[in-house]
Amino acid sequence: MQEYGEVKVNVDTVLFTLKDDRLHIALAPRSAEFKKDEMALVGAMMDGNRHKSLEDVVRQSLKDKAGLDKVYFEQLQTFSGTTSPDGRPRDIRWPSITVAYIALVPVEALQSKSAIERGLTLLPLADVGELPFDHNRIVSVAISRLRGKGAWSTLPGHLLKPNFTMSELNDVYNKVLGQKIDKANFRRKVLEHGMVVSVGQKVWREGYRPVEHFKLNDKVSTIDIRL
Amino acid sequence: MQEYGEVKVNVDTVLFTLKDDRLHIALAPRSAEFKKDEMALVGAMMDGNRHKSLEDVVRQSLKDKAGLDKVYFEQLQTFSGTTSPDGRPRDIRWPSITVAYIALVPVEALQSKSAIERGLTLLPLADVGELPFDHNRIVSVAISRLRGKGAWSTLPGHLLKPNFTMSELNDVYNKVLGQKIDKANFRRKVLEHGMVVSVGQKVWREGYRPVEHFKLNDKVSTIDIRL
DNA sequence: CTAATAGTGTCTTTTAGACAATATATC
DNA sequence: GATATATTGTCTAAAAGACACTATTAG
Repeated sequence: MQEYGEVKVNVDTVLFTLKDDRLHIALAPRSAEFKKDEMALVGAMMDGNRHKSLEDVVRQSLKDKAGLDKVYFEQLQTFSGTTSPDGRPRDIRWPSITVAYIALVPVEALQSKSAIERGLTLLPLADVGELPFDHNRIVSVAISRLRGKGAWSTLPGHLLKPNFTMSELNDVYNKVLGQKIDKANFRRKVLEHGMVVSVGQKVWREGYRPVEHFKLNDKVSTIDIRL
Repeated sequence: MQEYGEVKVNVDTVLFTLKDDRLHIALAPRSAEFKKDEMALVGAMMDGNRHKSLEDVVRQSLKDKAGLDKVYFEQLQTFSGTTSPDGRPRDIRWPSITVAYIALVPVEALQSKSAIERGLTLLPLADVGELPFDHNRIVSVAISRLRGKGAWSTLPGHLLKPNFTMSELNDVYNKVLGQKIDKANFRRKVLEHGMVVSVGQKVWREGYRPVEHFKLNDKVSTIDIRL
């Protein structure tokens, strides 16, 4: 049997949030020696001694680099090879693959003291410059997934805090998809398909008619309609 | 810095074909010492010395275990953890992750002498029994993907040899989805969305009207309609 | 009353799906 | 002509989308 060559397993998360009415992604300074302090996706190398699963790595790196605790995330895609399709080199140090994740949080979660102390930075999509390794490629795949319409998903809903109004949810979809969806049609479809459930309380605000509050129905992750 | 624990990278491919009007998957006897000769998904461990990318591993294992050469495949999902959601243990030897792929081939490709000599076996979905590791879980995710309707994909088309008639393509979709799609509507949608392109020749067969032949349009991988 | 947002009703247009009709070949 | 498959046409039902209308609060 020939000598077996180790392959390192990286885990990188594209952390999205909605701020000032625009999508942003969060970047953290690298902690490893190589390219230390360069701004990059939140990530870590998987360690067989410490991590039981890939999700463990995601949770740990979100905790360590962004001070986050209970975050919604899902697997995006796994990347490999020496160069990315966009021509950028991946990790030149050793053979490796990268399992990428998408995470979504309300912006408040990223404004904690711990997040700021760690140097976490929010950038509007348009302002994300050149990132190390194949991170630009990963970001672009993540954006496509987030905007992927074919089947709607509850994904954008995770950018809101748990209790939201229909208008707020509508707004998030408008921002993420970059197009206005009629409020009447939006409400009907979202309710018909059980994407959200009422939290059973009206809320009064200054000056206006009270609103019903909703939360995501975690039993439904995609609804088979298009916009 | 603590001791870093190596994580092995497996690559497994769910190899689909259509035989006797039913979907089958191909299993190969394991070549590694552990669980040697048990029937399992076509796969291999990624070796940093030999493989530049995950796709290299897929191609190499399809070649070595099924005698296949130019096969359509795409990434499915990456699995990790000590136990699968179905309760079955994953690899107990060492920390590992598995990057799973789906491949689709016309059945003729699997009836080569080399494939048979290597012990490659075709099983109808219903007859796939208990597989080693988390392979049953991987198979079930693969089937969901293949049947995933929301947006149509060209996926099932790869079960056919390059030049096919509209009826043959229609048939494959019927078999894969398990439901009859009206031939008139099928033809229209597939053509309107450019999923296939005419290969520009009519073909005569015994006794009947000649047929136009088509091939998949590799620029189109999903068309945004539902059935 | 007005202002402002919440929520409903209804019409139009598009698309899916069923199914009938016609076309082109062999025998 | 009969038979078999290929291809097109048309109608119906369902869904998407536009937009006007009503409702409920504060002031």
